[in-house]
Amino acid sequence: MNHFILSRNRFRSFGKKGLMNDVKAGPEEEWVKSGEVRISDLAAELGLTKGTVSRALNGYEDISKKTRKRVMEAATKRGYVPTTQARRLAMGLTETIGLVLPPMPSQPVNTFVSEFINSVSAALHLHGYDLLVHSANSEESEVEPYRRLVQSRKVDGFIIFRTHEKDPRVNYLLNEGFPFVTHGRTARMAEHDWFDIDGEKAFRDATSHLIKLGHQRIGFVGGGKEFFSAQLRLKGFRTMLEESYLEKVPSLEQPGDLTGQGGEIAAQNLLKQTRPPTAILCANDATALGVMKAARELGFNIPEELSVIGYDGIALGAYIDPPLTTLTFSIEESGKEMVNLLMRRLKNPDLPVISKLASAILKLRGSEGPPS
Amino acid sequence: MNHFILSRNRFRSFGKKGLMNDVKAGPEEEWVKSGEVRISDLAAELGLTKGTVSRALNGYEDISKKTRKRVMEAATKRGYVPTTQARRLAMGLTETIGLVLPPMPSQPVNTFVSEFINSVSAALHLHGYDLLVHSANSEESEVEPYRRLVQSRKVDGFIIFRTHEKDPRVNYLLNEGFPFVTHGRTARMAEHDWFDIDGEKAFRDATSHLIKLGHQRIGFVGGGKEFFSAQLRLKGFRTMLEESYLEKVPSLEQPGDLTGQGGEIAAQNLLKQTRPPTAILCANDATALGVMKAARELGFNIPEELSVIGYDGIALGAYIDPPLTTLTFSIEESGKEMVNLLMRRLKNPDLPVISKLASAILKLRGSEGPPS
DNA sequence: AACAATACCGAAACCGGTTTCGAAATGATT
DNA sequence: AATCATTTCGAAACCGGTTTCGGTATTGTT
Repeated sequence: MNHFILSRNRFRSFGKKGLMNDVKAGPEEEWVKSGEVRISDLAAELGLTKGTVSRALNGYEDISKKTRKRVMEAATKRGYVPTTQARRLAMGLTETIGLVLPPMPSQPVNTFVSEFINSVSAALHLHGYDLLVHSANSEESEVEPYRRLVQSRKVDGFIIFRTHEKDPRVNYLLNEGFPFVTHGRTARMAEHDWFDIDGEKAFRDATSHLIKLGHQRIGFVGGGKEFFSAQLRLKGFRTMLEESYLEKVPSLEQPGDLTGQGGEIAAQNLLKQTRPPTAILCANDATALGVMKAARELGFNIPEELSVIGYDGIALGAYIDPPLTTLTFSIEESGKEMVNLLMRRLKNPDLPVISKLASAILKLRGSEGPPS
Repeated sequence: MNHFILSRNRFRSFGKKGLMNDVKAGPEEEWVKSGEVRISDLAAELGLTKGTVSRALNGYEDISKKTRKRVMEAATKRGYVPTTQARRLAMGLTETIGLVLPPMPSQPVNTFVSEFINSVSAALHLHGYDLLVHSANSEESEVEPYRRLVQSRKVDGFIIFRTHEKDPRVNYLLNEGFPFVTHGRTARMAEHDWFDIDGEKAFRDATSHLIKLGHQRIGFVGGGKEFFSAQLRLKGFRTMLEESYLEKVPSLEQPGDLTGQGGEIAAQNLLKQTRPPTAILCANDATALGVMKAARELGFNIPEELSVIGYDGIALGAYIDPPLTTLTFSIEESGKEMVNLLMRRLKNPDLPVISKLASAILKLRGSEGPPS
């Protein structure tokens, strides 16, 4: 039973002379810390080979019930837990999924990322997978982190979020034939699994809601043009205007950047116009908060003189005055669904591409109302 | 030279019947994707052994300059990247740090977690380490995830945050002799490395600021009693009251739970008193938002009739009305420092315990002013 | 009772690297 | 030219598992 000393000190003897005739170290069973038992220890203890022990533990059919039971009990008693690295090397997989954080905006406004990580991690865990979180270095190309993780074989697949229409990450991974799922669509969505919130429908709904309240002049503050989702939201807005036979006024569509500051600037551009909008739809909640701030400073009362609607459903929105009406969706569901898609893909890489579209719901909290 | 085919397809035959007599798949060298080169491939190509190649690549001194150059060039040309799992197994380390997400509050308002993960991950990356993020299952014991990660040898150390005074995670890891660093102090802080924000000083400062503005009756809404940091903030508050010879009014100290809802309830308890406070200090920003909401609903004007100060410095606090005055600190620095402490510990486990205390600064934004 | 079929396990290769030891080749010394 | 010190690399063990294959025991069949 000298393995303990061996493994604890990572002691090694090499060459032809190191015969290592350590005599047994005596009964020091109480020294056993958790996780210090190797499969060879178990095998020796049971008078079996490690191959047999391995098969017994992994449910192979060619092990007698009696032996299996003996092995199982010994494993439990000794607290044997296989060394992950060794198993993964032998099996040729990593059981790990990579998630690369996009460069953070200077003023992070959203709890999405942490909630998303939390739900993805939990879902992966149910499948025996780990989550490797990597941060993007803004100085290098966006695909670099992915390339490194693929080449060093640290992960079996990726979870990607905040997609661009032409997404280099997607291009790289598709080209590489490496499994992944995106949160959000891309120009090549027909070629990869994806999950998304139907932002187009969400903004149709929100626009429709405002129109029904009586609004005729509705402003829109978009997200960065690079995000596909932001474009779809704009599309939903435009579609509903058309369907309602409202004229499309270009000056009422302002670009934004998904931050509060962007919202402020956009709101100023909108509200200083000679005929300002009576309602503003924002690509996300952070933008909406910026819009509300600018509106306050310009003397617009919300919701009497200006309705504002955001998107994301951030919890903080419920605490401001007036509480922010927003489009909300389940981040937990997003994480779960994406993991399901990815696990399916890993199990069978040749399955046809599938996708799932979930819908956001309009959560009325009070920042919108009929125009005055 | 058949490694390619073997490794690419991970081809294996099973059972006694599955002879799988695929004939060699022909010369499909152009199929070689990046990362498909093994060290043995390189060795064969160069007419060396893999041991030699390994030493050449890792800068051993017993390799001639010429050979090293040859190896390096071949490695670059072929795009050789060592298989992480194999290297880690051989070296007996995982080069991975674990971070277990504490159960999330139902309504997260704080971007701390994502920012923290981002900075920790970036800092770890500089040291060649990966970040494994694990989510806590609220149904099991808090230490279970840690135990699993330790036993399966998936990580070399932990980053722990949101510490309790008596923290079972800390107890477990100390007992196990497993490396970790905490963000926040514990009852056993003398036995482990830690990084913390000086919340006591922060709240002394904030309290002092309010007193200087003329406030005599200052309320306090705490965090969960289980969080050590919340207790230290309370202590700072009390200390400054004492130093200023202000009477300590127990009813002005309300418990909270670091959520908006907790803040609402606490604020109601404070503001419905016959002599309500003229200022309320909150253990975090979420609480402060709840306090402000309740205050509005009870007809208190902020800051004229009630000053409110939070803690955390969430970015969105700048967008509400009035903007929330808060205590803020650098999350990025926190992450970096913690990684530094942990790396030091991993390199030399026997070094004495050290710690680092950073300070929060009072960011005046407008939710406080002189009492009316 | 002889023989075939089956159940069960040992032996060994393998995953892809790292590290130690020893020996051959080279260079320096006398 | 013989001897010794160095440089340089090959051979092989090792990390801790998984999986294939073949050989006994055991059981079943006729």
